[in-house]
Amino acid sequence: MPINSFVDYPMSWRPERRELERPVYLSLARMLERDITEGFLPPGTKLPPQRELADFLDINFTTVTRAYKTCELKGLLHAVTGSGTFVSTNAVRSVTISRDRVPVECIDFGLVASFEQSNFMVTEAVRKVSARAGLEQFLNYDNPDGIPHQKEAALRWMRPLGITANADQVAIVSGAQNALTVTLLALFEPGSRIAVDEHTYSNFIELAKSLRIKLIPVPGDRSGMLPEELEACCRSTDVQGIFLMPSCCNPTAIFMPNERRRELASVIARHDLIVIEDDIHAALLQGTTAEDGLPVREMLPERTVYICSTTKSICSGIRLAYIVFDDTMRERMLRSIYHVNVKTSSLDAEIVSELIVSGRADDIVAYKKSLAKSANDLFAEYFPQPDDPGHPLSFFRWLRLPKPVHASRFESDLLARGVRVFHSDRFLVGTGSREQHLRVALSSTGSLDELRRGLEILRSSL
Amino acid sequence: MPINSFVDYPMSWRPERRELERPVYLSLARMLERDITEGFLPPGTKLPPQRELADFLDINFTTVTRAYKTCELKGLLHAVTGSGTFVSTNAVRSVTISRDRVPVECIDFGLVASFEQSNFMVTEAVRKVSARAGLEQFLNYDNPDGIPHQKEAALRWMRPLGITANADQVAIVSGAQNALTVTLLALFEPGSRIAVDEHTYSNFIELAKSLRIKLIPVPGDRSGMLPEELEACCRSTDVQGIFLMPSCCNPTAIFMPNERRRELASVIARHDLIVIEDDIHAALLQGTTAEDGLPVREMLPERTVYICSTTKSICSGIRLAYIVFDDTMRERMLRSIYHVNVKTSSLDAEIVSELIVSGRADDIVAYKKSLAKSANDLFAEYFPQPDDPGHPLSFFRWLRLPKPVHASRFESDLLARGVRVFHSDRFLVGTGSREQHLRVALSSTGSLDELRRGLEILRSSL
DNA sequence: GCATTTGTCGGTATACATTTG
DNA sequence: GCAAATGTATACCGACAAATG
Repeated sequence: MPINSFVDYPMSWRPERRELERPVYLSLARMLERDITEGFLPPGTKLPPQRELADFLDINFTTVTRAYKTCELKGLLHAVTGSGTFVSTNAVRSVTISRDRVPVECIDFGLVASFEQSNFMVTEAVRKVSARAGLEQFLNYDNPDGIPHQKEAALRWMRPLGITANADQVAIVSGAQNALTVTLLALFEPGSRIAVDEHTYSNFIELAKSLRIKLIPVPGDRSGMLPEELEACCRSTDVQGIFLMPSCCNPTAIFMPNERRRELASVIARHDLIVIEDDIHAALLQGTTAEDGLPVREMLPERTVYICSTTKSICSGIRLAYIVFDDTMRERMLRSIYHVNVKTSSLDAEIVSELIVSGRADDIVAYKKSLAKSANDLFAEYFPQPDDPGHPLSFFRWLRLPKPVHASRFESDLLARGVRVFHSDRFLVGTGSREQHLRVALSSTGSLDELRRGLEILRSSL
Repeated sequence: MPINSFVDYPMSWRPERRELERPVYLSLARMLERDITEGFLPPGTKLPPQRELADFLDINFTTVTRAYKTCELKGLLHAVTGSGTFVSTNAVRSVTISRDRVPVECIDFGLVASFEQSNFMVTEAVRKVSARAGLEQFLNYDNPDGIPHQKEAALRWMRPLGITANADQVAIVSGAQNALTVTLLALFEPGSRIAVDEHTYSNFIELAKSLRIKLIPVPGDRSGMLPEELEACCRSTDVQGIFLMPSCCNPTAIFMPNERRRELASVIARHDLIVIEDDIHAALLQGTTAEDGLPVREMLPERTVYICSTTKSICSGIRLAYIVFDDTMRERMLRSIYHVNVKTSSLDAEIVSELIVSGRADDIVAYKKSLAKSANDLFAEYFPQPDDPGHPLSFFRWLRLPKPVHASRFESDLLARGVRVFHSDRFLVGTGSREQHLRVALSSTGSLDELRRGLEILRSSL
């Protein structure tokens, strides 16, 4: 029998005792999931403590633990020892970002594309490659991790970014997201924990969710994640890895100074973490800041998986990324590549290699940089943010909202006015931070004029 | 204190009591994993019953359960209620099959390639596509699940195979293995169970292992999986899905008659399973048996994910597969595609579409069929198996071994003689069956002559 | 800075289902 | 067909750790 009467106590969730069936923990989890998805328990709601709910339902409190845990692994909840259990911000909807089913007529500040205006140069490379003799070497099962000369091109591409590696430490996969999937499957297991920025790449959040890998948000400042916070986080729980985008964090655009990278590296080494370093924007930012970013991979080569996608810097439709890893990870990484992809199209890899070797890729990067410059300048006209810590050439900006808004309603209101943009909640790991932002992609509009029209609408909406 | 003295009893595994640390179940699992990988516990060994080992170690028997379960999810063990717990056949080594690091000089009967001799026709299509105007539509982020006209080509390709679907029920991904990854991630969770043939596609086994999805072997006869066995299996445990390759099961080459498909479908519907139907060989087998296979997807459209890869039938290097699913799965499948791939190269999709629409794909299939016919005829000369239940045009044969051999030693002996071939144990789910086989791929040798030389070596080795 | 609140983890108890002989 | 052997599932207990005030 319950000891207390709960009639007078307010309890944020009061499931029907009679609805409980055996197994209790499963039916409880089902009820909870239902009440969250149906909106009875809005995001941020603090659920009753395990012991209190258990008492109310007259069951053991660890049975509630189990029900909560089931929902937590689905990403519906977020629990903190000492504070309580809360409904996740992104519990109800998926935050997956894609260009699937966007209204045709909208101005897209949502998905971060890559200034597709430069694709005519890629077309040339496609024609050049396909005119060659010996095309058939690209049409078979051989070289699942890349043809040797393609890996050479990869190394050549990454050398200016500060990567020193040999051909056995590189593999070719199908874009950064694919690289993340491969890496998570190769080196982590369900239940593993990975430290991330409080706001991080939303598709990584979703991927981790589906692999049942737990992301632990670590606070940061204007230079990125805070080493002492990472230290605290590693002390408190068993963390196996860390995900970083030091050159330009998506969504905050923060460029992490080398000093900060070194401090983090020392914490990482001390706690034996595996680093996933996503350097997707590196090539686009080289030579534009006071110092060029030194990859964390070079500080910790034996524990880092470095991902260098060419989809942002060269061409988004030719799905390609290079992964650099240590010899000790090679076996696991190659096997994982095989399980997820078998191989990446050698034809696609060849097109990118051709662009790199011919030097045309550098032209593309230079062109995209100039487009990024113009777009950022225009953005600054509309939204001057003098203290913006983001990288000046970023393909997206992190715009602080003057007053709190309802995230998904705000997004859909703007969409109704013809602009797609994403609220910071989409990128949030766990429960809320005080400040709200918008991520405004500048690289998906076809022209400066379209960008201007979009910014106009955006400004008038704030 | 243990009640019995175990000094006289033979117990297959006697871990050191003193080595146990807390948490007990984890250190026990580690010791078990170590003793398996180091070969002290060879495949097939029956481990001590949970209660007996617990008594020996003076711990609760469910703690042993947990240690065993940990290893089981890693694919090291295989437990059957009533019978006991056994070390898996493929516990130690990975059975992943790839063309990575095969000795250059060997005759490959291992990996099932796809008679790459027809690739000159694909080269033509590459050139044709790249010469077209408007190539840039293939170089951006749009249409992550396929451009509409490419999906039309997909439907056109699958219509002769018996598939009726609409464009919203199709998506384009990067080959069958990639389709399997996407599907498992979209529709299953760690701990889910999927029924499979006792011998099944080894890369599917490895993928399931890495996703912690449990495969339940279901016995079959010469027509494939037995409905009554599936029924029994579903009754006994909570099974969520079933994986089938009805047109030509890899590795057994069994073609499942429509009658059997219908019987299985009724069991599947009764137990509410999700079907993953891998029809990778369908196009290559049409019109060669008394009746054409009717896809299970057509019998159970609302619960089937149908995978039709073009890597075997058209070209292996252009990584492409079509997935057909029900409207109710659409959201989850698209999201999963986005998480794993973002998108599949539209250029690659276009090349295959071009081959399909121009009719050239049919020529390729016809050519591959003729090559398969010759190869199978040659194989029959060397290894007449009058009662072979396999499909006559299969790209690989399931060769019964006259006497038992040591699986991995046999493989490496043959490799030393210049032939790579795989023993049936690689394809085995759980623990052993009585009969041993070899899977002999006929589609990876460059010529009939090379095939003949390989078969010669193989015959002399048996 | 310590007590309280709250979540986490590992081990245990019990009921049950299946296989085997 | 029944009893014994054996694995599975779920609830519960207690020690512990982190956050809060």
